[in-house]
Amino acid sequence: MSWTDERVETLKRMWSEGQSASQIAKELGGVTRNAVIGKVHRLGLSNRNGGSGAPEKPRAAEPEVAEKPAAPAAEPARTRPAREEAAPAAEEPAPSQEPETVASKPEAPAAPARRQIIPAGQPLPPQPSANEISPEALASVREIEKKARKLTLMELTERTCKWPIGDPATEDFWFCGLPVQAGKPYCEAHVGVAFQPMSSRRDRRR
DNA sequence: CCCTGATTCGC
DNA sequence: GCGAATCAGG
Repeated sequence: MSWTDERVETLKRMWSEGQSASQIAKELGGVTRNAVIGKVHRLGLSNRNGGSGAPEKPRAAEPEVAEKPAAPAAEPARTRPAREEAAPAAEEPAPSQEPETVASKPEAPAAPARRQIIPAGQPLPPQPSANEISPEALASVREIEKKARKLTLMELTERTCKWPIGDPATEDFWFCGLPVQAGKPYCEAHVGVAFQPMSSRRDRRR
């Protein structure tokens, strides 16, 4: 496969949409994610941001080791450039107090006018209130959550249950992580509470 | 172990 | 220019 204009276009589009290299490779077909990443770099769009205020690479104390002109020309010179990279410190800008409002408006705290791309990620799975789930499903869930693998966000895969358990604002937060039901994002128990027949969802008016 | 992107370097 | 191998990390 070669990088036709059309394929490059698809690559650009998906990359800008925040798709991962492997997803793009899968979509294109005939290429690996390495190929995609390589192409992305050659195209010069490795930075997914639109050029924010401080993408500067602080060339820290990196003594430029020049080649020795008089070096014995016998060795292959497996040079190791040592890509030490100082962390840009783009971490959390000091979480303010009151973590209870989780699902509310983001209310951008810092960065007055930048941030072009807003991936927003996947929407959170539904968290039905207790009075909406069937007793059986509820019991099943409570049972299953004792066995939860307690995975962190990064440990989730396509085959792990993505049901959140606990309060995201505290340490008591993890994802179920049990094997998912085929095709579903959750394990069997959580599928039971996530996907309910309309008939059992008649809500009580408040 | 699953995954992510980054980099190098022979082709 | 291309991308496998490798690296570095969540």
